[in-house]
Amino acid sequence: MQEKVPIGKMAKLNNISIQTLHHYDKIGLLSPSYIDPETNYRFYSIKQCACLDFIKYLKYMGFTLQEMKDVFAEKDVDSIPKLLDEQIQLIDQKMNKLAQMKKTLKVADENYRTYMQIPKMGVVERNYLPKRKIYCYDGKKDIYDDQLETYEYILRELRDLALIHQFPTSYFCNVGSITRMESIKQRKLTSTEIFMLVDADFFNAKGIEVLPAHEYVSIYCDHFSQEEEYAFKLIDYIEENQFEIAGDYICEVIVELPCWTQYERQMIMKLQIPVKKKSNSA
Amino acid sequence: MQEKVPIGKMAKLNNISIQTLHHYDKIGLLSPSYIDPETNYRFYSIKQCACLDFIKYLKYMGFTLQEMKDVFAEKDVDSIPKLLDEQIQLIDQKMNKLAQMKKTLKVADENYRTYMQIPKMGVVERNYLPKRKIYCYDGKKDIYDDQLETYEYILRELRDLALIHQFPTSYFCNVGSITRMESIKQRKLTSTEIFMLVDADFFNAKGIEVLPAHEYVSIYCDHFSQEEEYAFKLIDYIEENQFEIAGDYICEVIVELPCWTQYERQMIMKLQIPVKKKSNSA
DNA sequence: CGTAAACCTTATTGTTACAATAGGGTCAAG
DNA sequence: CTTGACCCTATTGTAACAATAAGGTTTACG
Repeated sequence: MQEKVPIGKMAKLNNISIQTLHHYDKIGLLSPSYIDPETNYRFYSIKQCACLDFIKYLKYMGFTLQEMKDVFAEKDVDSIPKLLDEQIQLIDQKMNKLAQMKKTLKVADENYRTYMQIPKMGVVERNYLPKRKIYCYDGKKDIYDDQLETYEYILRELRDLALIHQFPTSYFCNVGSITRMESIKQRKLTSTEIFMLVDADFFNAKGIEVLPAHEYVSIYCDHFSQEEEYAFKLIDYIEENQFEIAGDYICEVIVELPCWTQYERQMIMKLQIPVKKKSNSA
Repeated sequence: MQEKVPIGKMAKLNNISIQTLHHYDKIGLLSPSYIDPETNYRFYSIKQCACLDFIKYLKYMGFTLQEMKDVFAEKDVDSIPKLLDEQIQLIDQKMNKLAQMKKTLKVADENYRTYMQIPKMGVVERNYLPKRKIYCYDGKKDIYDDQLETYEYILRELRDLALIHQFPTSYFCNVGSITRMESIKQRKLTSTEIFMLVDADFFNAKGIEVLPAHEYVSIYCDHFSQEEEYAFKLIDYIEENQFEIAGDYICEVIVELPCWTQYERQMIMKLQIPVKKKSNSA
């Protein structure tokens, strides 16, 4: 039952480290009540436990040491509820951010699973796809012109827009390009438009377009250089099987693979064309 | 449409700062594809946007730059789902922590409101108090012996126990001491026991005690030095009004005021004694 | 009384992901 | 040829300590 508690005991009593006490002393948050002038040994008063309790309490509520110093300096009890409110709001913000992060992680996880289950590349399939919503952006330049460069620039513009509109980051992976029906019917891969897939419940009048539920023929492709070849495979399939192109050609990025620094963007794309049975062949 | 993108343009294209690109270069996360050997000017390839996208994506999911470097170094796509899972767990932990913080803040806010509404000090009141649960700890030394010192030491022991049992931090403020009925009936304030109020739904067999719902006389007190005087006021009141002490005397800390560094613990206490009408006076 | 263990001191470095300087060289347009 | 826009490197600062290094002090024990 000492009056003067040396730093080690004080640390143990309060379940903190000696460094922490040193630190608090250095920044002037809590200094020992007595310092031996010869040895510079720090001695605390047992009453200072109350202060440490308060510091720990504030710390637990997420206040910084500097904010505590300010509180200590003000000595104004009435300013406290405002601080508490601000802190609660700050925490809410952080929680929202974490929730978004988690959502993004889950989407990434799903994407990975999708990637693992992707069927063979270059094999034509037929399937029914549900209604999807996209946010379209017209970059005014044909992304199939330059080798990738135009695409990169336009993609950047799309993402800038998405940032401005505060789309969730998880959308950023689900992009694609559209080649309008007129063009693809002439076996021409030309497109100035790229898009970002958005949730079905996502509302934003400008630029939002709907890809209706429909019967599609599709093919998976894992490199830009193959897109044209595979797209023609689709068209061949359509013609050989008495189908007819019923809408715009979509090149949807299913998974974007981690890019290993040096190399260019690598992704798995699902090329798709909505089809219907040829009306005059019936 | 340049092939070699200088750092300023690269920064603008990707909505990041030049410093960030400098930093990524320095730590070896992403280096420009070309550096002018004479001027040391950095030039990026437009393809490196893909890498920046990936970095931003990982960053948004809460990975550190070092972790990204590791991912880049491994080039192992299969290690990714594990990383994602770990990250999700990490985020869950953070969210739990934040939720606890928020709860603590709300309790603090309530405490402050309580403080603002506390009636006059030193005035005896009668009220009915509902059932409460407490976690009791016997420090084996009378906290009324030394001036505050014993209390501080025992309080520290109680909090250590609470830490071990992982009580929510918000409990740490709601403490108090008990003087058993036999003692208070002889007008003696002696107590070796202090407690922590816990939620009604809090279960933990050891040390948990119940303060039953009862009629109480109570008085508010804002300094240790007044406790005895006020406690005697309560007893006087009981005797003058034909009441009888019906249980243990409780000194409950209602609000612990922020402690301004130098001074000792300051708190508002509610002294309370359960009472009943004197049976032989009926 | 000597010594070793336990305790204390100050000072430095490291952590994260950059921002903000300072001080100086380079480039493009007029 | 100059001016403004751009680029470079290097240092410092941020938050809250942890981990060390190098050294002095105290205490317990034989």
